[in-house]
Amino acid sequence: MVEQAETLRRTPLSRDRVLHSAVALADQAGIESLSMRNLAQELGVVPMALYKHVANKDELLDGMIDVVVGEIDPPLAGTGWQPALRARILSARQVLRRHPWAPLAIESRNMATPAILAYIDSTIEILLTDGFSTDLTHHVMHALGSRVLGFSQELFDTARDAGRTGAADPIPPAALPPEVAARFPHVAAIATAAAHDDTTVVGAGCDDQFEFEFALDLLLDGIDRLRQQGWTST
Amino acid sequence: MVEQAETLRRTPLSRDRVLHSAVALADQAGIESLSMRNLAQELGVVPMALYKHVANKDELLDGMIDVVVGEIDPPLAGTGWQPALRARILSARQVLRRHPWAPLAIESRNMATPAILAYIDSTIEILLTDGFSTDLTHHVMHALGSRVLGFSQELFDTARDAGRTGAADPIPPAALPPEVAARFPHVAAIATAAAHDDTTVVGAGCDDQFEFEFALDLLLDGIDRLRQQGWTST
DNA sequence: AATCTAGGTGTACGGCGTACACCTGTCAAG
DNA sequence: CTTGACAGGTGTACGCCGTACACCTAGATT
Repeated sequence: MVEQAETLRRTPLSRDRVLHSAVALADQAGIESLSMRNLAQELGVVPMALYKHVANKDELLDGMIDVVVGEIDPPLAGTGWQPALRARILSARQVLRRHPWAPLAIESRNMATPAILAYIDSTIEILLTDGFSTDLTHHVMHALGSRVLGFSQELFDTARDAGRTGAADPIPPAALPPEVAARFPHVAAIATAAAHDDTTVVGAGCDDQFEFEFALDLLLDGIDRLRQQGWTST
Repeated sequence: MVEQAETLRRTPLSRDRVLHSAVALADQAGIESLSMRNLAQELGVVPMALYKHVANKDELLDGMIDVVVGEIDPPLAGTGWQPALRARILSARQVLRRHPWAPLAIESRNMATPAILAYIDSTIEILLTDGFSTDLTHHVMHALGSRVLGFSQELFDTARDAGRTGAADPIPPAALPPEVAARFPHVAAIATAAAHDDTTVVGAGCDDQFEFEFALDLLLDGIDRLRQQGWTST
């Protein structure tokens, strides 16, 4: 009976189970507490067991990224490039908001995983099939940069430390303390201007989603203008 | 004589020396080999000595970021907002190209250091003093995102692993291997189109600086258009 | 029945950040 | 001239990390 319990104590572990557990752990506890040891414990297994399914921690991270990128919706068909691209990027953004650790993980792994390449490939396809030149498409991809994956690195990123200590954190986004407001008057001007909107608390008065779409549309409009004037070379 | 050698063996260490040594080490050997132990060795000192000058490694990183941000040129005076902003951002970019580890470090430290706040403050000032509303300024800062600090996170970042193994690395940027070109035809189309420019080797045919300025100007032009049409609300 | 093998285990190593007790040279106050 | 405080460098030790490597074991294959 001990043998039975040991024998069928778990669905037997697999690369997929490892990857999804890792994603869940990073979502809940923050990426900085994702260690091979913690992950193994979560799975009721000894740390070295993981190495039968992923080569090492870097490959684990790559796998986690692929899981996340795989959650992004496929492109819309039958619309123009602009709605299709816009919808796709906003879908990517929604996905990444569920996995706040992902942007940093993606950026730090400095080469594209197959899933990211596939995502980029199908994104490029949106443009090419709507008549963009390869040159313009290339520049457009650079212009969008990481926004194409749903994130822009905000200098004040509130989402990054989601998870971690649980919801008990008593600190609201900390409407800048008076001494910094004094030293940096223009930052303060912007912050307080944003704060007296209708949003909940004083410090948080900045609608991330709105800002993201604002910047995205600014780019998309500029791109459309280039295209309509038959963009050629520099 | 041993005593003398020991007594004046080094300029006596200071927060500044620690910080600048750390930056130099990260520049040369890559951020991943910047450990308290390595840094101490570089300075001819025992690891714990560093803690008399920086509270811990996180604070060390913050200090390094401040060193880097401090290298960015101050804003141009007497020009319009657009040349001033453009020049500043390109200066920031130049600085960050000397310190390839910095973008990731900045992004991972999720809160602004005083130097970054000062930089942002004076950048906002450029816009406000040229008549931008606080609202538009706010959105503009979000639209620029990290580009305001001179970097956009490219999905294929070649600059990130500068330093590290020295210049002995025999691998050129690896003009995508045929099997990935087959699986991702649109990526391949873009890449090969870029490759037959006049640039050195086949794989590297993508001018980062041009792409950065292209995207930057796309944004700046869009912003200018908003401003000239007296941008009000959503 | 013998063997192979996929997959979980246990031990151990070197590196990391850093807490904490300690020493030592300098310099000001008595 | 002594004394004692203190700034700053030292040494040891702890707990965490990733992971190499040898081992075991249950089921499938021959």
